[in-house]
Amino acid sequence: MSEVVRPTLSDALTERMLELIRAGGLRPGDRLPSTRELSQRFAVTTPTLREALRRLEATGAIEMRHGSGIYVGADIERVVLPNPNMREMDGEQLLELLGARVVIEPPLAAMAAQRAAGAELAALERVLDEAARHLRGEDAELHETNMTFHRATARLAGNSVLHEIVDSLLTVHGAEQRAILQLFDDRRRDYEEHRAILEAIVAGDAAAAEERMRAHLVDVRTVVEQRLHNPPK
Amino acid sequence: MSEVVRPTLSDALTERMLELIRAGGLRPGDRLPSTRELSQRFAVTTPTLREALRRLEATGAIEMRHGSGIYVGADIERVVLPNPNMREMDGEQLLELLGARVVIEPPLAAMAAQRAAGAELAALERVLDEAARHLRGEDAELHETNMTFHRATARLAGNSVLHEIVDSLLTVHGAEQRAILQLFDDRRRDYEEHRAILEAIVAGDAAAAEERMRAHLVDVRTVVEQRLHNPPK
DNA sequence: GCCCGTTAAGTGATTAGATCACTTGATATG
DNA sequence: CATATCAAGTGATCTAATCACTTAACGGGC
Repeated sequence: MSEVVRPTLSDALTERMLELIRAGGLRPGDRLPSTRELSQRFAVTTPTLREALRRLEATGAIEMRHGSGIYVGADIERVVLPNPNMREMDGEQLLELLGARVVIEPPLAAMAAQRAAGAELAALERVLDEAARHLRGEDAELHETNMTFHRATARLAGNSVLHEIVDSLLTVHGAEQRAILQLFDDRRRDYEEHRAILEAIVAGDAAAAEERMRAHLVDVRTVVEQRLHNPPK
Repeated sequence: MSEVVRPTLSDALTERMLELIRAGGLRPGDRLPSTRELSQRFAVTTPTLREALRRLEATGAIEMRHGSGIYVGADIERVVLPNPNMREMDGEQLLELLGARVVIEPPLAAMAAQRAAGAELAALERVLDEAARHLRGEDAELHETNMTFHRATARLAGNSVLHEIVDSLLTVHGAEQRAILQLFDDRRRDYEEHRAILEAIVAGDAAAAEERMRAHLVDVRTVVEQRLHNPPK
């Protein structure tokens, strides 16, 4: 299964160029040699070189300007090349992800309770009604609706940056979603805890909303942790 | 100055393909048509198509396996294509970003205080010593060192997901960094507040660390907000 | 003297078809 | 039944030329 992918020519090229930029002490904004010169220096043809350049461009390492030149990107220091042999998310990472949510989401629930208005609250209620209908349905659908509740709550907090962060945390790989489903499928409790959070938000009780969201996520995390160490048959 | 870069053919291709993958309901792991077929369908030649594919690969949207095929990446949903014409961050966004940091970083300071060990604390001290040397030096260097302090603190919290989030929040485009510098250049206060936070972390006082980090970030945010509404001449 | 259109050199973008290298599943072999 | 072989399909690379854009120098016109 976990075959090691052999690095291709342009793979190596990408790494070599990134290394040379850094080792060469080039600063953001500096101009690189032309494509013709680079392809000669690295002894590859233009298309191959350009594939490597496109990767560096996509990761923010460089910027290619038609007719002008190739320039070192602003955040060259932080560029990380995607590794094709990246392992799937393991249990430890899953716990860290849930730990991150424990930190971030409770304050958002509090903020939502403070500023949520009528129409927005109604939308949140609809999400839970939808979840109620799925209580005896498909696992996948229920899980999706549950995630929607967390997304919607984060949005109500009114900070788009935080909303995007939560959104990305909830958008996990399909395999991990299934892992969560298998590890934590206590549908009724999940639903009821969401209800309790919503009630606090509707009541405008920021402290209660925060605490209930925290308790809820800690619950989830605890169950996942237990199942990981003592997996069901 | 802010010229609009005309989208190139492969630029448009990259977006079109990403759109088609998503609109087509393709899931992670699904296989895409071959390069030959794709180049015909989009009426471009192989090298051009491959440049677009390499960008999608570098952003994690797809995975290319030699001899096998092209597959939809695990986090296709999260993929964001770098936009060369990205508009500069405006004041409102800057405040939201600082607001997000107010929520996330204080708990991390508390976590750092609870689990930080000797060597890690020494490294954090060195960062502040470095900052002290820059107190009368270049603005840019001081700012960079200050950001390093926040990064390092986030790392000490021991949750890699949260660390990455803070890291990305601090990695703002050069233009915005300058904006912050101009809006908030009270070097001494910044430094002293960092010192106070570090002391709490070293003492293992989680509550104090959290509260000082929060006060510090609220300070920064308040100053930025005031300058935005009442800019210095 | 200064402004602005023109121009030419340099650079990235794209084209075309052929060939090489690798994976995978079917087939044959023991 | 397991293993080895093979062929079809696919990505990777090569080749060399042309097109499109940017930039800065140049020169005429005011």
